[in-house]
Amino acid sequence: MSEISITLPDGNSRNYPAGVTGMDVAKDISTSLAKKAISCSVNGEHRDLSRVIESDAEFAIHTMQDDAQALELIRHDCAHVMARAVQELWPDVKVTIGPVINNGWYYDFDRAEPFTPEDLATIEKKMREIINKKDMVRTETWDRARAIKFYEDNNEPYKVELVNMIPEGEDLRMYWHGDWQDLCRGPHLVHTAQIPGDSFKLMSVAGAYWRGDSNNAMLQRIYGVAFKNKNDLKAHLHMLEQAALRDHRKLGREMDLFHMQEEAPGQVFWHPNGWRIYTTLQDYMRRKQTAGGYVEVNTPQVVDRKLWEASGHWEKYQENMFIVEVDEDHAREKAVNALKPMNCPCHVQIFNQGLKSYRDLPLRMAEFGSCNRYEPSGALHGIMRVRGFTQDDGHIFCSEDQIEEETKVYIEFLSEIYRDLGFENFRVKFSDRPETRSGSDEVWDKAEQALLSATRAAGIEPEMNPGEGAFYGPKLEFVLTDAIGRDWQCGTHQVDFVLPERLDASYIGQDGAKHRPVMLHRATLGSFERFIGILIESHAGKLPFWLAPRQVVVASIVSDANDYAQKVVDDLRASGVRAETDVRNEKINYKVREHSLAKVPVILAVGMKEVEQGSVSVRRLGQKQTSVDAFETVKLGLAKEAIAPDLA
RNA sequence: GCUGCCGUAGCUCAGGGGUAGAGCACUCCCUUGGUAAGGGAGAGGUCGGAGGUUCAAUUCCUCUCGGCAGCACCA
Repeated sequence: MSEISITLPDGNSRNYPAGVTGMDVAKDISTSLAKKAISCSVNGEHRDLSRVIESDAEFAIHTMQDDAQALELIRHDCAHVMARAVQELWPDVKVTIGPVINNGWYYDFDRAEPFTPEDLATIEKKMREIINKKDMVRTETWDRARAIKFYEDNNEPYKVELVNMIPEGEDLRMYWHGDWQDLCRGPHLVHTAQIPGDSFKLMSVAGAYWRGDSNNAMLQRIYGVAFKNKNDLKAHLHMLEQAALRDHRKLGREMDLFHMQEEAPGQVFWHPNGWRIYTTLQDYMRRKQTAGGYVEVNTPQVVDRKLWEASGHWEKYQENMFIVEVDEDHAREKAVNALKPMNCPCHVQIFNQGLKSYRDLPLRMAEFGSCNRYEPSGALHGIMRVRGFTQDDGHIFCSEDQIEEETKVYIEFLSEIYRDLGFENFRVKFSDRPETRSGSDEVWDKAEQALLSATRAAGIEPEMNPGEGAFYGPKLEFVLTDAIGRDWQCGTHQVDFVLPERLDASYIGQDGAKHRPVMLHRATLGSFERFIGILIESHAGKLPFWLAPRQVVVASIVSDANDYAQKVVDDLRASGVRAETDVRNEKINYKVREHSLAKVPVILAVGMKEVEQGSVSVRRLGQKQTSVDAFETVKLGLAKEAIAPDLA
């Protein structure tokens, strides 16, 4: 047997016979290390300690101190232990897959009966029993035929399918946690008792399609979270509770911003407070767009199907469109229309009016375009995913040569706006060509390169989203995150080669001939609805002063100060501050509590002292201390604070 | 759209085969109080909708609408 050289992280090497296991090496280094060891890295690959090492390698032992590895193993072993628990409790349940995800894991099961919350408690208990058995984790490499036979004999059809999906020639690894066995890539812990029994929790059960395909059977997915210790678990559960308090649906009600109701699912009834946020944001965007060289337009809501047929929406998007058929009694001629789900075809209609010259390009056309999409009922979510919404939409008509420059300009435009709105960090996803697409590979090459280099020129390294582009062109997505960590696409920037062709847009080039423009679809906020939802959640309702619907409440302490309170409010309003009085027959404690809960940024309390000296007592949201200052000074300060960041 | 769960007063929720309850909010009265709930009284509900079972349904069953979580979708 030949010798191999194992190089440890401290740079020292040791020689071992080929076929030594990670655990052998750990024991050789020290017995106490071997006891603590949970896994190892071999040439950077995370592996089981029980796996043999065949050739020279860079080698490191991992213990519970190594967070990344420890958490991956704990969560992965939890998945296996949970699947084992489920099959011990209900032997007829079929197992499928169970990967590690953020904060935990899930495992998908096929079972006729639904899992109940009580079942989750039972499973958790069973998991703790299994952990306490301290079963060693064993692994073997099998060939396909043996694995298929095994799973066929055990009536595990999903596993058979999984084995068949694994490419020919790749090792099949089998893991045992005690008697229970699963096909798995690994790695795993040394024994199950390395899972901290008090640091995991089963969270929920929900449906999930087998292999993520809605044509397949619906399985039951159990989600769990797991950490290294009880405190981390508690901290995580606490974080979830805090996040729930930031939910825009809850805050929207509490702050009286909007409501939704059964008669208009997926559509927003904006209340005065919410609409003030909306219009403030819209005014801001209009100024930014004007400054950014856009011309603003407005286009029809209800458009004949002929246009949608021409644009391709009728064929590709009809399921998501509200179709409007006009009754013959009411119309001279029966017409089939659709509410516009997007603004782009209408914008091309405007572009197509009159003859365009290359000198007109790039033409940046913007619309606060109200769209209606018949979104699947299960997709609706508060005001973040709705059926009626308004995009800060825009289409840039340009030549192919201008794509890169226009993209650069746009990323700068968007970054400035996101910064103003408090989003210093946002993620950019880049989606390239999908399998079914229009346009030649040469054009795609060019467009993808243009987007990528423009993004990198802005100092942003995009996340790759291979094959996820639209059929008509590649795209950039600008992603923000909600209170509980769900990603939402807000901004978008997409290249489109197809629509100008379909709707026959053209311009006269320098050469005097007709050319096809390229369209760049872009939206910065995405939709006002979604963006305001994100804004509410990211600020936990405490919007920056300039966006706050009610900026100041002037609360009287005694009724003799009511007239003064009104005068203060009138003055503030004249200075451009959104102020209201609260002269109700309530104590100041009551008023302070109520307006603080309503997240009003500034409360000005006025009593007889303030009346006499022309002052106000200033209390800022979230601060306990107050200060009494001359009203004129306070007014100037607040008036300045109320100015939008682009005007400041 | 799919799977599961949920739908009782404006809000948060309790209840449960014999036609409903709490706290907060609301209205009125008392109280003029100095920075996160002063006191009292009152009003408020065809228990999401439609069928069915039953002497009797808000409660049990079916369907339907809406919401929530996840999946799928997201031009």
